[in-house]
Amino acid sequence: MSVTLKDVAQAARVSVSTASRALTGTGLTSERTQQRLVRIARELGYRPNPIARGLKTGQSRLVALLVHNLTNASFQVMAEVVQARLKALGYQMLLCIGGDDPQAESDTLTTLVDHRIDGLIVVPTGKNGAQLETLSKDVPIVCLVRRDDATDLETVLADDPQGAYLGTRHLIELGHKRIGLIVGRQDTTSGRERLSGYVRALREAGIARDDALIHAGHYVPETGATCARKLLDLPRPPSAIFVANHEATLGVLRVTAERHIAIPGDLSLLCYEDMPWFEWHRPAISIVDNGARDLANLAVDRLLHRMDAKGNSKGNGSDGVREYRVGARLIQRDSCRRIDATAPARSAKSKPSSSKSSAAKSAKV
Amino acid sequence: MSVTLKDVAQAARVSVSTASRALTGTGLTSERTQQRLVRIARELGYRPNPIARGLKTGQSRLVALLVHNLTNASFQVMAEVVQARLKALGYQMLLCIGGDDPQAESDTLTTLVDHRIDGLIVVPTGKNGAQLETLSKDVPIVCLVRRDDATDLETVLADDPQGAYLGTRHLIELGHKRIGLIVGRQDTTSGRERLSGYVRALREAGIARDDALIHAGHYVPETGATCARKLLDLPRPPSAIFVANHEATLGVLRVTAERHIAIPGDLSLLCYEDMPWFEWHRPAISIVDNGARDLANLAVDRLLHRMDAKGNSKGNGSDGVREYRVGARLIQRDSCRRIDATAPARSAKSKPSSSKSSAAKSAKV
DNA sequence: CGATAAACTGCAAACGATTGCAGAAACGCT
DNA sequence: AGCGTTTCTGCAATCGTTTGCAGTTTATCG
Repeated sequence: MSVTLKDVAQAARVSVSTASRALTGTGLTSERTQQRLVRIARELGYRPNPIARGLKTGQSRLVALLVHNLTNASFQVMAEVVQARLKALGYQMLLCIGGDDPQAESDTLTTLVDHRIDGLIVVPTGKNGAQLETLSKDVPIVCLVRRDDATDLETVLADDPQGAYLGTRHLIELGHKRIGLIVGRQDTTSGRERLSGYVRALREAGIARDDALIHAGHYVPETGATCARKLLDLPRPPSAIFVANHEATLGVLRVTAERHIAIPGDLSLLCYEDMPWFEWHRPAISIVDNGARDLANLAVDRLLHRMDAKGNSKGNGSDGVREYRVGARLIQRDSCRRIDATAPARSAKSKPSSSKSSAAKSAKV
Repeated sequence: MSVTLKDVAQAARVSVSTASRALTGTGLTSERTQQRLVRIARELGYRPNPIARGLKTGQSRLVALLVHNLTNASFQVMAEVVQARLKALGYQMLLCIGGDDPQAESDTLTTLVDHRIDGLIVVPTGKNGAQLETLSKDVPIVCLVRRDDATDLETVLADDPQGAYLGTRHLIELGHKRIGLIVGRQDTTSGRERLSGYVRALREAGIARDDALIHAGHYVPETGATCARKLLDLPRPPSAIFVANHEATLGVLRVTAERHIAIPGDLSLLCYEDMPWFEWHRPAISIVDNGARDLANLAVDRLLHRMDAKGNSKGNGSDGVREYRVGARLIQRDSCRRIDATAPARSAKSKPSSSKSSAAKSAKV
């Protein structure tokens, strides 16, 4: 069907081995034959068969990315980044969607190693630690966004404590004292970490923590709506809400719209993680950017490093670092306003600077 | 490293060939040995090596999906659908992102066939017709969402003329006479088709076409904003806008928010294609659903059909149909209101029924 | 019980590359 | 010219499967 190495060799009147060596550049050929073969190969339109090569070398030029879904904006940009980076290096990306389901994750993992992937970037569910640990003996693995506590795998994480801290502090600096928090479930690392950042900012500012202002729940719009209602129904409702759980933002916005609560006039709103439409929304929504792009890039860097190390069989490529944290940053848009420390003003509108603050990156832990 | 067929055969004291036949179920083994081998294979944790198998059989159990990006909500759901369907059949999905760039598309296509993919679903840029045509001799291909006019490839399309017609008619039925249209560039099929649907609905209702109400542009928010401004600045602005270009919706919403134009009070708004947040937006945005899910499913059906036909070498699997159209449907939410035929009322609010209308599916052309 | 057909099984050759080893050619040197 | 190096080249094995062919067992029947 297609041109094989044999064809090239025949056309050049050399043996397949010579052809192979000339084309892969495994230096043991004379300059002349080398060039001649390259030319002939091009003329014939020879393309090496990765499958055959893979059988012999045990590599596939395939790298897998396993995420939970594609509706999450962060995963989208990660997928795009990973794909672009890998492609430039001649790898193909196998994108798998696990739906945050341990069973699906486990199944996918086995098929992936069956296919002899050369590397894996995974957002772990956290329930297949043992399996991941085993696989990591065969193929380089980097965890992304979530840590699987049952493993020692190298992990690239967002700096959630810092992000939440940054966001909360921002609101405090704007004069807010009662800041509602809608956060992820407390049995997830990110949920806990974001809460801790919030708490720290409060503490530093000498503001007492009020548990009535803190609500945790799943990463879905419904949660946002429910929590927002609870917060707004409080005898002393918050002057700002920090939605540290980005799918929940939708729910919050709906409730504020229903109740005709003006943002940022009546309520300041700050969200975690960006969505493409946030900056088009009126008011444009200020966010804490978790740095999805940076996360993906770093994960790829680390994976390549490990793959490289494996190829040269110099250790497992671990540089002794288990965990990388990618700094979050605040992007101020128009949904938070400065409030008067004394009276709950209603008309003044803050003049937002939409400058993007600089990124603090990759602090090792 | 891992358990091979040889290991299994040895453990069972049979030859590799017998083992192979027993495990692949190529019937020529006795019931007894068959079961024995299956058992032993399981005990040993044998997993066939798809690479080795692929080398021999020329198949890879890999199916590629090539889309433009992942920020487009339709592509997201398509990717998810395709992945889910394929996985259930034991295929892995190779997701490629071409960015609507002909060069990238071309490169990707060659690497994909290098990898001996078993099938391909592609949203073509339209510039690599010849290449696609050639490839289709080797691997089953189905085009999705866009048609590449330089080819004869089987194509699964949204029924854009019908969708636009449906949407426009809906607005007309609500009493609108001046309906603004923001549509895609007229050098794309979808752009043209949507315009034609709009025009037809107008014609049927006996409403004269007014070109001042029709604006075309790229699929980006900026376009939406610019066009919306032009429409609203008209001496006799429209009472409804149909945004037949879903990224543009963001821009339109921004402009209406800036100008404090109430939806649907002052202006009815209808969009093409869904976004996850549309139903959470206040007002929830009515849409014409292009049926991304159905499109993806149908594309997979057709691809499988062709792959199957190829496997059994009964023709190319073409059923004589070149083009499939997946019906669009209207999803009414809260962004369109009935207006009084006589006066441009301002306070009355329509009582929206959020019932989802039934789907009209898959009309052959 | 023996012949014949049917049902299994094993040998060995693929698939398309890579690679260790040994033989051949080219080169420099005395 | 002869010898030792060095540089190229080719043979053949290998990766883990599948599969045509031939050989072997088992079953069936007269």
